[in-house]
Amino acid sequence: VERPEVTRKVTIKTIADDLGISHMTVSRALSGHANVRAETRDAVLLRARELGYVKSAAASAMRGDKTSIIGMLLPNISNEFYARFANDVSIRCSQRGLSPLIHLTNDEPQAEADGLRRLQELQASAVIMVPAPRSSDDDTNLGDMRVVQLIRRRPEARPTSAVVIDDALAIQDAVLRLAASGKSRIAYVGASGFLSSGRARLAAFRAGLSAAHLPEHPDLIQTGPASFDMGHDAIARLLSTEPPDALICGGLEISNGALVGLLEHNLSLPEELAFVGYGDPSFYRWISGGVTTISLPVSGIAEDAVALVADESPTPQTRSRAAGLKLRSTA
Amino acid sequence: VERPEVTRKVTIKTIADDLGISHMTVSRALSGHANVRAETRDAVLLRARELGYVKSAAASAMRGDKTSIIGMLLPNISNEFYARFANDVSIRCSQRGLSPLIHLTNDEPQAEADGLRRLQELQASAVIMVPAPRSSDDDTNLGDMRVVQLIRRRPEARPTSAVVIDDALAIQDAVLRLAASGKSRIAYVGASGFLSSGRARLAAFRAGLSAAHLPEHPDLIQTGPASFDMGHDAIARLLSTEPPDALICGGLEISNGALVGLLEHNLSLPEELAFVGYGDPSFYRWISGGVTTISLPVSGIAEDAVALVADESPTPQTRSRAAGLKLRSTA
DNA sequence: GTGAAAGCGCTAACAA
DNA sequence: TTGTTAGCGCTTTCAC
Repeated sequence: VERPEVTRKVTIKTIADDLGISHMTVSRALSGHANVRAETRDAVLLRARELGYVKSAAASAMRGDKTSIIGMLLPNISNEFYARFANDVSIRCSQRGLSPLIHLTNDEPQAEADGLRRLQELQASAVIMVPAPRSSDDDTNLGDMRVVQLIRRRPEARPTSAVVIDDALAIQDAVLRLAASGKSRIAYVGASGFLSSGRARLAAFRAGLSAAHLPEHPDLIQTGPASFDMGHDAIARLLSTEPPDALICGGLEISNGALVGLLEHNLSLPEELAFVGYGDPSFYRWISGGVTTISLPVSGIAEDAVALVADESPTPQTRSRAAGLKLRSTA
Repeated sequence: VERPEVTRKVTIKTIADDLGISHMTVSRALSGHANVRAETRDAVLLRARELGYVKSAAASAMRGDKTSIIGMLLPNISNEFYARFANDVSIRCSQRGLSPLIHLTNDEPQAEADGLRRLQELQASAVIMVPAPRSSDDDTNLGDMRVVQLIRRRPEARPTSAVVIDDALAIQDAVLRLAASGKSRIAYVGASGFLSSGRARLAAFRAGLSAAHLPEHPDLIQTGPASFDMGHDAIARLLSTEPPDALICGGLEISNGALVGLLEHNLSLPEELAFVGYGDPSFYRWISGGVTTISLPVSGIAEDAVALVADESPTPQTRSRAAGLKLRSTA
């Protein structure tokens, strides 16, 4: 196999000229069209390989073909949940010949709008996105991109596909188990009602309380921004007065923050306080003998997201994946 | 602001026709060219915004302009080190108007080759890659993509830029500190010599031993694949005979595996065994009162990588970032 | 079975 | 200041 030197870019014309035929024949040969003499086709294929021909995606895109680009708009990928999601999506995209483009939003509407715009410039064929809490006023023109919303949903002009996590049952289950084991002062630390997902989780917690015939202690319910610090600080607040005997978290970062706060206070789990985290980063298995948590079906969510992205049907679909209560030793 | 209905794609011609001018004038106006009457320019800009015009990256690419696409070829992004790296790179790319495209290789040459090929199709302007251990025979044609190799380097036909981690000093430092605190049976668990990075770390460990005037115990040096399981199993092997009094890890996943193995054996760190991990995932801070570890300058590496990618100079450069010994309580 | 022409969206180069 | 032409790489359509 020869190697062209600092040559110009190899196109079908290069090959055509090289072989003394029309570039059209080369095109047909390369795209496996029927009407090409086997002999010609083989010569083309061979020469293409020799010259290191690579088809130009730009040219295809300009002709109107869908690109292989799939946008992934996520708040971040340092959080293990999103990292694993992006990891899974990437693998599945590769298998389907799709190319995932990452754009981090940090949950900011402006960053989201920027990302969407860039994806349109690149003619991305679809975007998988966790919608930022509040959209910029002028809801971005999505062009003809297929959209799959993740986790949260935004009421949209045009309906889009979505993959949501159904964690209500798992949360209620957690409350009921805690209650069954004799806990009566069950606290909740989660995201504020600002996010739809935050509202839903709190509602599930309350439903669990009521199903367990437990009274609601307003001071045991802490909500705020979905951040590590919020969870961390909430612990201090919770422990400053009459402390709870159990705690359920309703947010990824919040859960980490709360857990660390508890560790810092040297509380022994579950003796002094039963703990149920949210999300299942790998280290939960190794901390405090294993942290009981509401585990999210990352892989299934990624599977659904990519399936919806690759789906050809024009009608938006919604898929739901159930979270589970992963029992370990802290509750 | 009006909103076009199910209209055709908006191009400069759409705007031109709409305004009764030439599409060339529109082009000039939109790209801020000088020779346009202010009045005309404003009209164009306004109409473009109204119609939701988005410039076609495909058309630009076809004209030979560099695309905004930057490839990121990484083994995975579920490992926190790579996840944080990808996170940082993404942010920095956004700031510079670049679009990072992810392709996971799982350290497999074939996956790497596939990724590179796809990036060429898309005319990516550059690629940041952790080279897979062994290249496929036909070293892939990189076209005119700028290449930045990460962590590992592969001897290449054409030299490329690179960002490497200099962890030798940190590793030697770890050995010396351990020795100074009275440890004499210091074990090492790391990647096999298959990877250049593996070889370098082991060499650094040995250099440390020799600098500390400590003999080398071959049975205390465990090398193998850079996996969680390897680290985990190495612990079992190490503890089965005369155990070490200290352990230094030489790999991200290996370190996690070893740490978990130690935890499972209920060894109290550092009393029964001093532990120095490799890499600094967030939970190291919270496990066993804080895990002493060789911390990698993720953010700096990302900074360098993006700087090299955006660098216009034609001569490849190598940047080195020093790892540090993060002292916490396990050593 | 093969080729010539046209056009996707854009801009450099030239013309007016 | 504005317009016309041509061409980037590819495939569809229509000729041969």
